[in-house]
Order: sequence, then structure tokens, then C-alpha cells
Amino acid sequence: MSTLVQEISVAPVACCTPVGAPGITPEEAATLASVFKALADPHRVRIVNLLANAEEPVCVCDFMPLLGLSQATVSFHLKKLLAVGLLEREQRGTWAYYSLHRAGLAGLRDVFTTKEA
Amino acid sequence: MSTLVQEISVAPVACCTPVGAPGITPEEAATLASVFKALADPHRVRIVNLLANAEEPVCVCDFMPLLGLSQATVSFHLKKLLAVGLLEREQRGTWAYYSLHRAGLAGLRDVFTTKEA
DNA sequence: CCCCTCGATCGACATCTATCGATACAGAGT
DNA sequence: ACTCTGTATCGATAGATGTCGATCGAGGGG
Repeated sequence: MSTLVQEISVAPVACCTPVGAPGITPEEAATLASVFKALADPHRVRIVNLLANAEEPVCVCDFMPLLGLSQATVSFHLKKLLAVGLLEREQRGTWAYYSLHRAGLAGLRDVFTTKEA
Repeated sequence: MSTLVQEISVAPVACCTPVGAPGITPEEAATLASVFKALADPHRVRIVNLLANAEEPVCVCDFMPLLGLSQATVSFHLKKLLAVGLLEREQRGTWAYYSLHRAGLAGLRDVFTTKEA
């Protein structure tokens, strides 16, 4: 894997096909799975949770004590969530602030909406 | 890891704390993550999708050609989904039939419901 | 009974993932 | 310019995960 481009932005979450849609393709399944994969880690779930309850964007340096992880690891997780469109990044001088992409989260809710009952 | 018991039934999906709930604990985050982990594979997403559109329970032997996977691998994936309460298993003679635990899926939808807008 | 079929489990392997320390890079302040 | 400080990236490593062939156990039919 080259070090240049690396698949940032796998999928704008909101676009995902619902799991109940009739006959999704293997590609659509893979896209959906990539979003779930981003949430398939306790620390990343906590990051989303923290941001969901934050009034303002949160700085990377704030996550480190909250999660008890090194700075490198926090960046690693944030990148994963950013890649699938669940987070938004804003640069303020030297600092990087992350916030929840609310529309993305809401889109995930629709993914689990099946026609019946 | 011993070969005896292996953490069947991690979490009855419906019970999961919403990602937006104020200040979830690391344990709640881990529970949530385990459910997402079950969905974090393209083949498992397809299994859920196939079952969502099936009128009747589906036999293990039917998944093999549909997914292009060996019998062992299909069993492996079904077990993961079963463990988090997304599927239900029914034994009919020699055959094992799997169906979607609809309430579980619906519960996941609520997980993404945040209070505001 | 014996054998055949279906499904779960085991053993092995290649790949992916989470984690950290170290390094590189970019802004800000002096 | 030089130096700090905050982030992202790299390199390495331990552990988890997906895959399959082979084996095991349970039913059902001859």
C-alpha cells in the first residue's frame, strides 16, 4: 500500500443502502460493512458518544485523557471514523477539532428501517 | 482461549444503549461495539439482507451457493450473528434453519436515534 | 445396524487491526 | 530563524479475524 492516497472517504454514510433492501449487491454489502467496521471498536463508539453529547467540536488532545490512549492511537481512530463520513474535521490553528456529522448518524438509522412492521 | 464455552450470546441486541445517550460507560460501549462487529463483514451483511427479504427461514445449505463460501465459513458467520441476537436458529430434523430476529434489527435503529432533530 | 447427509467444531494459515514509540510536519510565538 | 507544541504518519508487534479442509456428532433411511 503506497503512502500517498489511502482510501479516505470510503462512503458518505447517508448514501448507504438499507440492510433490508431487496437484493443488495456484494458491493453495497461491502460499503455497508465498512461503515459498521468503523463502529466496531469500543473506543470509537465512545468517541461518537462523546461527540454526540458535546456542544462544541472536541480537540484531539481532549480525547487522549478521556479514552486513556496515546495520541497516535487517538488519531488512528479518528481517521477511521472520518473516512466513513461519521465525523467532521476542522483545523483551528495548530489544533484539530472533530465533531459529529449528525446527518451521517441519522442516515444510519434509516439503514435499519425495514418496510414491514 | 479454551475450546469449551465461548461467549455465546454477547448481548440481546434490543437492550443496547443508544450511541447518543449521555455518557455511556466503557462497558456499554463495548457491548455496542460487539454488535457492530457482527455486522462489520460484507458476507454477514448479505446474510442479514437475504434473511430480511426471505419469507421463510433459510437453510444453511442454501447460503453456501448464495455467498460462494464453504460450509465451515457459513457456519462461522451465522454463529457470529446468532451470538449478538440478530438471528434465530431452528432445528428441523437434520437441517438448521436461520431467520432474522426482527426485533433485534429494529432495536438497532433506536440505537441511532438521538434526542435532537 | 450401517451408512449417508447436514451442520458445528477443530487446526492451520494468511491477513487485518489496535496499539505504541519515534519521527515528520505545520503553525505560533519569541 | 529557531524552537515549541499539537497532529498525522511510519515501523514494529501482538492479537484478532476470515477462510478452508478435515473431523466429529446427530438424525434419518435403507
